[in-house]
Amino acid sequence: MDKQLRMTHQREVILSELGKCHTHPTADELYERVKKKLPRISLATVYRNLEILSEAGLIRKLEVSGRQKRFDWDLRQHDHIYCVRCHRVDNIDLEGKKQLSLPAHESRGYKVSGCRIEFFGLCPGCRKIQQKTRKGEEKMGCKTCGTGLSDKQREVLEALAKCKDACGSKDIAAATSLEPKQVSCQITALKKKGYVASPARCKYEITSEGKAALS
Amino acid sequence: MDKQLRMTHQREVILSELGKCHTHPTADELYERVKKKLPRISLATVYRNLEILSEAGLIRKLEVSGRQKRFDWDLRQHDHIYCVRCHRVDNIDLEGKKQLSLPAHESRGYKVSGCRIEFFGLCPGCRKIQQKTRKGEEKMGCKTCGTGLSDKQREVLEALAKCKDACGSKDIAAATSLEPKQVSCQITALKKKGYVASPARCKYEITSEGKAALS
DNA sequence: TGTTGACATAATAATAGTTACCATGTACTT
DNA sequence: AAGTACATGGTAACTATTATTATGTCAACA
Ligand SMILES: [Mn+2]
Ligand SMILES: [Mn+2]
Ligand SMILES: [Zn+2]
Ligand SMILES: [Zn+2]
Repeated sequence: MDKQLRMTHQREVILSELGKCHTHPTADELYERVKKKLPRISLATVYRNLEILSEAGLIRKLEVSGRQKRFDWDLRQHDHIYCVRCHRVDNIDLEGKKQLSLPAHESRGYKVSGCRIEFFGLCPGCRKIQQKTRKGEEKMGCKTCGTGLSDKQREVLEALAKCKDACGSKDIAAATSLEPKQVSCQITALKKKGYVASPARCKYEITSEGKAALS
Repeated sequence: MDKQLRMTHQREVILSELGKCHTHPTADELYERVKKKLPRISLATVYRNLEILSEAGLIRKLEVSGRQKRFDWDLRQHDHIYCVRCHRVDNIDLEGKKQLSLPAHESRGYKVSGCRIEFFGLCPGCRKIQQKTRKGEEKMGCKTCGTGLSDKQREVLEALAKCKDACGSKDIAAATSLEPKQVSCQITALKKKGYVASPARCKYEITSEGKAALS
């Protein structure tokens, strides 16, 4: 009845790659690594087996901050620390001194089966970066949200690049065959991405990041 | 420079609904509530404003287990407990007695900005349910994964329903114009859903759940 | 020992949750 | 009042995950 696990080659490789990896990889980080050994493996196979292996107790599936689940080869009791900027996850060992247990009258009627402790902050790498660039705030490297340019955004940005001085949205509208409203809307988006600056009210110019984004 | 927040009607309603709600709703739970007051509001507006309001510090965005982000109107320091079965989230108050702080030599070079504590287990409601149905395990109510039937699954299940006794996949293959391999595959899926049982090796019959699923 | 079917896989479609885009609407500033 | 900043609704696109299914592999039994 207690079905035993069939140890396929794929499973062996997944396990061994996870074991080599001390970074709590996500499913697709692991997929990228496994693919080097087994180029024909499917992403679904990785997901399926991570699920099966964690249910079998050979690995642990972590619930950590961020959207993606992460996997841990280390089965010992330990906690984690999470970088809010690059989403890296490291181990933390509280040395048993804090085995938080919840007094029954505090548990709100729950049958408590465990407790998860997670510290968060900036990892060493991200601390350095943060010190250098005091302006980009925490937006930059984290997601695709900033980098791309839509067609309209590119059109407006190219028009701005051609201007010698800061200019108003009317000028851009004339140069691009877009409605002034549309231009205003695009400029707002471009400002958010840091590609456009406003040296004076209603005057805009392309930033060096903006020029870089065009090429 | 510190841009002030424009308090639109939509934002007021979102805030007040969140305030009335002590259940740490997800974005779309909140959307359903807000829609009763503002039927024309867009889901995107709810998401956008939850993000903005939490960045402004008027509400808190929670990182809890499960896929969805949740929102909390209570800004005081407190922790949470999570039901692994129905995903409900309740408040826990550790009364400051555990302000876990990480000794510097343990922080792995991180600049720690906080700590999140989350208990998990079964909420009172789910404890009762679990006691009654000792067989469905924890699979049942949680996601859509079990309920539906694909065309092929339905075809096989209907053929099984017509059989008086348990029968082999060959018989089904004959009755359905499907290849035996395909039948075997569908039966596996149907067994996983609990719609088919196997009284003897290589013999299958439809379960009462299976009959219910057909109608 | 050849069949059969349990279990796995690769490829891909489907889904859930969230975010991006943009035309249009509303409200500040001067 | 004009002109811009900010906000919204509708929808497309995206990311992470799960489901489906044809096909492959192998162990157990007839
Ligand atoms: Mn770990
Ligand atoms: Mn709370
Ligand atoms: Zn980092
Ligand atoms: Zn529950």
